[in-house]
Amino acid sequence: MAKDDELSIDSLLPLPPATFHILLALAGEDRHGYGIIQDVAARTGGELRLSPGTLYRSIQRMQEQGLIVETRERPAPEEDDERRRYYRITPFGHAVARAEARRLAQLVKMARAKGFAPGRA
Amino acid sequence: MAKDDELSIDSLLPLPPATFHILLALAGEDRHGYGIIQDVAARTGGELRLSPGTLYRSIQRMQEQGLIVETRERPAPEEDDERRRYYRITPFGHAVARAEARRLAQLVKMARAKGFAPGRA
DNA sequence: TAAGATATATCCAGTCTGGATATAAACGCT
DNA sequence: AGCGTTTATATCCAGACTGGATATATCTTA
Repeated sequence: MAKDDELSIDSLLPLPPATFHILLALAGEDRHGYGIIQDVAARTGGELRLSPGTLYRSIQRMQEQGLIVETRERPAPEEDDERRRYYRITPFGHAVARAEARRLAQLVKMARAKGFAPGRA
Repeated sequence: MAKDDELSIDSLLPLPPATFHILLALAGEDRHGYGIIQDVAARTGGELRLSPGTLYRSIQRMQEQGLIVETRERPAPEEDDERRRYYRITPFGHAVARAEARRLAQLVKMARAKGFAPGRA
């Protein structure tokens, strides 16, 4: 997807689960593909293990949609690995993640109203 | 799916969005297919309009999985319509919906922790 | 009686997914 | 030095889920 033809936020919602998890993984810091898999697994207590197929195709799609970009910045050489490719969330990606979070929160609210009380977290 | 071979709750998670919405629609009362479409549209303020294809195939799958059953009970004849087929959520369907709600709540919690503050609902 | 809403059902193409497969470099251990 | 495991990226396949189109038929209302 070329610069300056961002899709509308709404047209991307609801986000595929893998896409939302990748955005969450990139929220705090840039990460490379394999690092995203590890972060998602850690955050979900090992429940969700992103498969390679899902991860790398999601990354490609998300770049085309303008949600993330590949960065040229690398960590210090002693903790780097040349094979890695690092990704960063874009402002647009941030906006989409916020919209999706809002949608999910409404869903939880509905579930609560219907008696499917979630873990009152 | 025959009686007494229910799948595990975890093997059904995450639920397809349409499935969760249908369970929400049936939480309070039995409804027929078209009534589910209307309820979902009303609850989401018109944002989510279940297509017929998604609805009726979801209903078939959910019956096979034991999440819902077709009921023989009908409303009073003067407010009934012979064409309708009514569905009711099962105890298993309830349990699955609770588990999915719990999963979604955790997702929202993660999003909040990452700064994608949802509508503090 | 004609139009539009109600109601169920199936088909098609497109999208998202896990799992398998492939390739290769880095790391740990003996 | 050699070997197995982990790290790392990438593609392919089959299966699942989806919207939209299509089909059929009944009910409601003007």
